[in-house]
Amino acid sequence: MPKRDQDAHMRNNPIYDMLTEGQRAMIAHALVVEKLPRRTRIYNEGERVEYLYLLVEGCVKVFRKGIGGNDYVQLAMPGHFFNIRPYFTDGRHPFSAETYSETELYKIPVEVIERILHQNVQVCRYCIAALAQEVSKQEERSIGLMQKQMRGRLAETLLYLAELYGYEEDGYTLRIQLSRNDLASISYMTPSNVSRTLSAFTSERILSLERKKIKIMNLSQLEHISDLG
Amino acid sequence: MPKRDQDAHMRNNPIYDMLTEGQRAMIAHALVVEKLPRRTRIYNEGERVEYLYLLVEGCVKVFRKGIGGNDYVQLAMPGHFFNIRPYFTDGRHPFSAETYSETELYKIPVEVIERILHQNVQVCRYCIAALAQEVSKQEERSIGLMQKQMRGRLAETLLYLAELYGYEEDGYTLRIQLSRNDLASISYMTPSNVSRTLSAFTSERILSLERKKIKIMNLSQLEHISDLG
DNA sequence: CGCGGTGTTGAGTGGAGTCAAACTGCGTGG
DNA sequence: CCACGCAGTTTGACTCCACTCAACACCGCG
Repeated sequence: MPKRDQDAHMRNNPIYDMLTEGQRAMIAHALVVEKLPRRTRIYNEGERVEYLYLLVEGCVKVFRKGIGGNDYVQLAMPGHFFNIRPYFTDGRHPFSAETYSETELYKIPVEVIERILHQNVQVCRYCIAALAQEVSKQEERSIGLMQKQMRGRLAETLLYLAELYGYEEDGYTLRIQLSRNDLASISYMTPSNVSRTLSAFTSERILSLERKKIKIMNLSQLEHISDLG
Repeated sequence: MPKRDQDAHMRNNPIYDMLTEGQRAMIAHALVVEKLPRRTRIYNEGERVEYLYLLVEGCVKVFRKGIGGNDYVQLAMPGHFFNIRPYFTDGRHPFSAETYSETELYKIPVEVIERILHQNVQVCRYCIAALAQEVSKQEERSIGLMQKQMRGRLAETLLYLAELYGYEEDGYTLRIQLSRNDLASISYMTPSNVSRTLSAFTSERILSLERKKIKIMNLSQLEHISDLG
């Protein structure tokens, strides 16, 4: 990959402006660019955190098996570092991560991050803000999940996917295509019930389905279902 | 309150060691000590964040009404700042807070915090670690809540209360005494089901109840129920 | 003594999980 | 090219967990 593109992506990153020339050079030198095919493991639950990962292009799923085989699944946000929290706690990954589609990532070794954090208060402040927002999102989601029932939870998930990955050119079809299983894990449902509920939504003219492609026909109605519970 | 005791509590706080003499003086000067009776509102949902609060003694409940009148309830941890996250996000309280029992707090104006964060990388690092741990706890709890059923959730809550506030002198009775209603909110249950499940636990010789006093008779069994789901 | 808030328990209902059967699309190999 | 098998999806029937509603008991308080 040409050097120019790397710089472009780094410049888009909000941290970039806070860095000194020396710090930028340090990152440019240590940065590893990786292009991965779909369904490739990036790291495993329990391993030490060696890099921070920035999702440039594609989709990464962060997950763990829970009680009774129920998976817990999160999706990484394009343009952001994902799953940075364990670096700041015990230094071990509590989840595994793998690519869902063809994906490009930047890897930065933690030692470099460490040195920069030590030097640069602004970057520290940025991390604080980022983590605070993560707490906030976690909390809101947790509250939402617990007090909504299936329809509301699935609606919330669909809106979340739209926010994260956006739509195809038609402006209605979700760009990301998940299996029913992953939709179920994210929404804390069973695959059966995801299927049932999606069917219900289509017969209510809220969605239209074509295999894994989901088209949102009536956005306001979907938001209504999500808000209502 | 005598100055000596204040110093003692501040010295126990992990941040204290990271501060310069000047910064310590700044805090000592701005610090407000407050003793509040039970059931006193500290701040309301939506208000601007003006202080960071350190819970010295007693119990503080942080809460919000959710969809359909279901409350969401958290408890503050003695010896720690509580609910600091909104200061780092939008600067408004997403929840209300009130004392549950007779309580003593320290209030530090946010401007003072701001100035110190700007000067002191170590304190920044401390905040990062604190927030990272908060994300972690939130996440684990969210996962646990969703995949456990009632018995497991209530067991988890009881263990959580034990961890937070400890036991009375007998070593078995939980020091904190919550209403069935608050137990329900924390565990995402209805008061009816809290009552039922507590009864079930006593008839299984896991707990013994006397009004609001809860005595844990068989800790390992309770942990087993919590872990199992 | 009566009242209100809180806790307990029961009966009935409905939402969500489980299990299983049919159907689909897809890749593989004969 | 077709046959086969597999994995994922859809749908139905059944079961069970948890919520609702209501009646009753309990304690504290005026």
